[in-house]
Amino acid sequence: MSPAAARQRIVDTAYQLFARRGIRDVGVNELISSAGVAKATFYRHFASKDELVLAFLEQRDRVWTVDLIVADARRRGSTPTEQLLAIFDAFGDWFRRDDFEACSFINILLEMGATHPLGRASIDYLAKIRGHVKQLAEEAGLRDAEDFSRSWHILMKGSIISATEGDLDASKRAQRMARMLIEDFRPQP
Amino acid sequence: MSPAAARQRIVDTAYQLFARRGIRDVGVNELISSAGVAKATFYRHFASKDELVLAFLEQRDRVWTVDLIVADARRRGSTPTEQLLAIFDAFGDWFRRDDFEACSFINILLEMGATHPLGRASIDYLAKIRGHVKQLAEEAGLRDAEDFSRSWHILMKGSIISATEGDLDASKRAQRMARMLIEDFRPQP
DNA sequence: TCCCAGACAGACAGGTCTGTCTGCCCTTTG
DNA sequence: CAAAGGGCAGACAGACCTGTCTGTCTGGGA
Repeated sequence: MSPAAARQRIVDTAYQLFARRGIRDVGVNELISSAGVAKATFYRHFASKDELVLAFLEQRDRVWTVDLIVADARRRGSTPTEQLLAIFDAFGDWFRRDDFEACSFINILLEMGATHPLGRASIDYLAKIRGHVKQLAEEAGLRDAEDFSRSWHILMKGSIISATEGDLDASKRAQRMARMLIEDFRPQP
Repeated sequence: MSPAAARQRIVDTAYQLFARRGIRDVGVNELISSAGVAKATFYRHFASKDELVLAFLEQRDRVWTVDLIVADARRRGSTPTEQLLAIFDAFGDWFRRDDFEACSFINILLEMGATHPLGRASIDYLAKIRGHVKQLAEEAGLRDAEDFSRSWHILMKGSIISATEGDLDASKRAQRMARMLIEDFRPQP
């Protein structure tokens, strides 16, 4: 068994457990038991549980933000404006998955607090999400892309919380407001 | 010292600690120490920590939802439409308070999960907030007050998360979208 | 064949958590 | 005045947490 295999198994298991149940609810003992890894092996690869959480956040950014949402939205739409709106189509599918687990960056931000290192890291990854939106807004030729992306992000985060409460149509409501927001940010002649 | 005084001291202390730091981060020992109450006294008044959390949520609904937001918004505006929009003026002031602690209902929902009794209770209190919005929407003569309140709530929750990230102008962004939402829900002639 | 890095298993330390229980003191009431 | 009830302080049980450390086993290269 290769030395890198154990590490990857740890991160993959952490992804499953942390995304669904948060950080504090998952102990190191349960984690290594699920991963089939010895405790010494775990601490050979990670100095602490928090370092594993940082690795999880990075993986979450790759797997969820980039692959599941941004790339998917770009595939769905043929113009930048359509691609922006397609984010909420991707949300609609995501909300209905039986393993829907809300946004780990928001979860950890609220669970650990904005001043905790993990909370601050989550804030950084949320800013990365806004960066993707800003990029699309610029491609769509909207004005004030930074302002636009912050408003847009409010719709994304609010709809995720609503979906967590059980409103599976939150993506449609957000998309309707998103359409109005795009009109509002179209460059004036 | 009256028997009810100890109970109120416990709930008041819980409000301060739970609102700012969440549930799991505050232990019973710290709580009773802060309240100046014996552990036996605590467990005479509450069967468990979770029962105290339920009492906290109820107090949070009274103090925060009703007094700090809804009643304040009603005072600020003279028409139902103005009162709706004034919610985000109240949010603007609230976001800037040095003891800003986000929305406890969202925090606990995400911290405990939607299936946990405390998560379900939080969902109920979030629904009560939508009830206030729905009431104002009906007074304003908007159509589809239930749909409207769900969309409106997305703006409220999203802006709270953004404020937690540090965007103090999130209330203004949300208010701008809220204005468009009201126009969208005006009854068609 | 031998060696050794790295995996696994799990005991252990030191601290935390919730919740129970024993004392002691004060105040109120009969 | 005495009894009783409630408050305070804190020990304690049992479970859990993170992180350290001691062993044992296995597979690949010299």
